[in-house]
Amino acid sequence: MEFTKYNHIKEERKISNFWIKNGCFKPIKSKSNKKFSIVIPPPNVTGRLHMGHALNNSLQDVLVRFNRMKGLETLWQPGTDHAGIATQAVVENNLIKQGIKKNDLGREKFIKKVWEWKNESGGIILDQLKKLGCSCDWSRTRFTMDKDLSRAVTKVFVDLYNSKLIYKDKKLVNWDTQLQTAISDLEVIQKDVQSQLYYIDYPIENSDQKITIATTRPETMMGDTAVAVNPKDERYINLVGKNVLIPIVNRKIKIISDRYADPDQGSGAVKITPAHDFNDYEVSKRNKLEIINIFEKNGRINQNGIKEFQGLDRFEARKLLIIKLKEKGNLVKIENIKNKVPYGDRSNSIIEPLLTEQWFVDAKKLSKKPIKIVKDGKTSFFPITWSKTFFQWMNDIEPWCISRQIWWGHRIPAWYDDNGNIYVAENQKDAISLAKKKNKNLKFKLRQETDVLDTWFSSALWPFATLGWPNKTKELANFYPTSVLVTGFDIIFFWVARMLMMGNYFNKLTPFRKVYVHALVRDERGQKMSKSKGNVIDPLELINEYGADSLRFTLISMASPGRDVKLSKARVTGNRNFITKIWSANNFLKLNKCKLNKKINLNSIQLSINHWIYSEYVKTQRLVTKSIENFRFDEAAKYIYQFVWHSYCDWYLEFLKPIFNSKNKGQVKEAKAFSTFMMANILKILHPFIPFFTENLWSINGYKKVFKNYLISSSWPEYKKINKFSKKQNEINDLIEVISAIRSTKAELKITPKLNCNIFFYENSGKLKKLVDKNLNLIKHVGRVNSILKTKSKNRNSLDILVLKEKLSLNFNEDINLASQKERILQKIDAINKQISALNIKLKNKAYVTNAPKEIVQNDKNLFKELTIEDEKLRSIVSSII
RNA sequence: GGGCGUGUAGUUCAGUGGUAGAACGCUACGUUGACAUCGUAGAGGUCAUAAGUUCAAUUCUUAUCACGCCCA
Repeated sequence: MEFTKYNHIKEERKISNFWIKNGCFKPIKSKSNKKFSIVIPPPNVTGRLHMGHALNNSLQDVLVRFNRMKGLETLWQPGTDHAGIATQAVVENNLIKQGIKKNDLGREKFIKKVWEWKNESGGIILDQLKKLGCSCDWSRTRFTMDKDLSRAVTKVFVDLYNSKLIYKDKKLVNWDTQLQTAISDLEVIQKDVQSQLYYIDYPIENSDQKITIATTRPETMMGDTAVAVNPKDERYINLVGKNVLIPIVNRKIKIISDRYADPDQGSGAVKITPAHDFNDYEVSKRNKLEIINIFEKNGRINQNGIKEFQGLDRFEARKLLIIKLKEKGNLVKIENIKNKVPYGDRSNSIIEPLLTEQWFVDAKKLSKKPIKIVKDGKTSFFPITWSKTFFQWMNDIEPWCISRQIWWGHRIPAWYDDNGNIYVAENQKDAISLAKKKNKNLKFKLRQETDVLDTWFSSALWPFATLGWPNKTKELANFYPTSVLVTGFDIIFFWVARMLMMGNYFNKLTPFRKVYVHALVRDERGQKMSKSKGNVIDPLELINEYGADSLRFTLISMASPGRDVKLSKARVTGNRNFITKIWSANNFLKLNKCKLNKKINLNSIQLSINHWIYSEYVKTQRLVTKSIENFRFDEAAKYIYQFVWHSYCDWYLEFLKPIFNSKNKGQVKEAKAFSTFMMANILKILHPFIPFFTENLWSINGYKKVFKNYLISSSWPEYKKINKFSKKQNEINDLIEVISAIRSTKAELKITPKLNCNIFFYENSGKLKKLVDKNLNLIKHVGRVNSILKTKSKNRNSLDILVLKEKLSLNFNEDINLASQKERILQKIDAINKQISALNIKLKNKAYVTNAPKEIVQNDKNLFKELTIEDEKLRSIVSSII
């Protein structure tokens, strides 16, 4: 009988549609009234599935399918975020290709274009998640720019403003000169770069003296308003208070004393440019210095700069200035150094600190409650160590700059009148009535703020906004707080912390009880995957090649806490082989016409191997359940793999063969039914890991008839241990040991496995003899034994071995190499004696015997005894070898 | 500079105060009616280094070294 190979690709597509069509992903009311909910970390609407997503969502799907099968009312809430800057850039670039400029189009028309783009090609990633098998309730898919979510954003903004937790302020912010918007400090990446440190002489007024300052950014000299030296720096102490002349710029500034100047850095004297450096800005506040901004919003020199520099880009200005300084003789030296330079995470251009008016969230105040919540364990991190990272950031959190000077996003609900008064309201009408209260004869129109909000602002509301907040919806009552958040550590600050702030403020409830933090997916050498390195493995490619199940199982089994996932194709291949193994085991059942017609009555089961496989299954099922509950997905996968391959396939199916070939109809019938029953239960515990394959097999095998459900909707196995069965568990384990011993002896003797042997027992009443007698049929076929000898033959072709602490004689029909076997046994005796003498020393040590726990000492004593007996028996075997 | 993490078989990783485990790879043999995407057997480890605590340390503590990440 020929079997077709399993075609992952074809089957997966079929199953996916089937689940969705049958509404299998929707929450179903449970008898216990227990709920389980997860909100997806919303992928960027411009995004494509990468390995990080694949891992993140595979893990969530395990939890979701597991809890669904456990009978909880389960919701996995999907959706995407609008990714303000990224999406605007995508659409802007598309327009440029058509020769259209954003500014020619104007704001309203441009936003229309963005929506058109979104409706046509946004959210491709959601389809990719379906390919991965994610069982989200797709009918509830949300988008951060949806009307209801936008309403939540507006309400949150207004409430926070009215509570003075949002304010407008003129401050130094991180300015992206390329995108021409402010960004938050989290979106700035400090990169190590090679730079030049320029030493420049500033002449001191009314003297021949000069003071040398060191700077990496000479062009900002045009905005200098002081030179600072450390109060403890004796080199400069008598210069404090004197004036210096900025070279080329020819403006007079004071030498001040401030602790910020580090005597060990550069020359020890530092120029202060408050408008273009965060540290200098602080110095200026302490010393009441003037602030001079020399840059336009695109990073070019403005009218505050020297005339001939105006309009020059900041880096061109630097070059030119250095030439001029050299000419004038003010440039002392140039040093090559390594330093950190801030880059924008979206534009990858150098960030410019710029003094602008922006909107801020008072994160400090909002952080108080989340800190307490996590401290009290109302929301807990797993692995727990991430809470340290969380506290560290939360404890010295800075105001969060939430305004962005772009078009795509939630427009800030603030209106201005001509006098510069601000009215914050949920809509223009409310803003007008606010304005009218202030000014009864309001005659002019209000202008709405042009800035939009940081995308993360709306993402922070995701756990409750997607459930319908601010309306009091059924979903909110049912599924908030959510059970667990599954996310990568890289967005703990961006997202997790901010959701905790918003959730705890607006709902008085923490948004999720647990945060499972997983690691990064790296390439097989442990390098971060990146396009520039060219080491990116595309999950969709792997899905096409090996199937989503193989990819999922690989990622899940490698997700151990606190460790990165180093992915290689070899791993995926290995797990694809695992699935093929199950497929082929199932074919074996089919070949033998194994069918499950009705539920199994466990009490009627009589075969030892069935008792054994059942007990092994119960053990596995418990371990798997516990592991998933403890977020140990790696362990869960390992336990299943072990059980399926090594218990079910390697031994159980092998033991079934002699039974299937026997004439005992009762046994055959039981074996056929029970092996199928076990297969069904294997599919159950495997379902959260490899959902497509298991559901497919479930349907092919017709298990639906017996279990009255699709696999996805079936119940998680919770079989109880049966003591009567557990005894058989040991019996079969012993049998396995005997067979293994015979096999390895054969291999050591270089005897082909085909050649069967005869066996002889020294102890007729021994455990070994009884065991073999009881399972004669099994040991004969699986162990390849011909018959049990009544008398011991003393030929050159017989050999004694030690198994289950008893001597067993193996007899072959051809000469065997006893000399090499003797050598081998002598080595074993040697090893045992080393162990015996070590134990002896240990047991003679009084301190050990008195201090160590009794069981440990007893164990050692037992071991000592056993080893001594083993030693004795092995010696007698050796001496019997001629 | 501050903080966090990691170092266990050739590789990737589990694990434990008291005989070191798995997967993949490797070696030998094997095509027996589920499976060569396979089977059987096997080799392979001073648990980074040093000191300390302990009857006992791969495990706990400290230091060192190496690597990685975050923050400034």
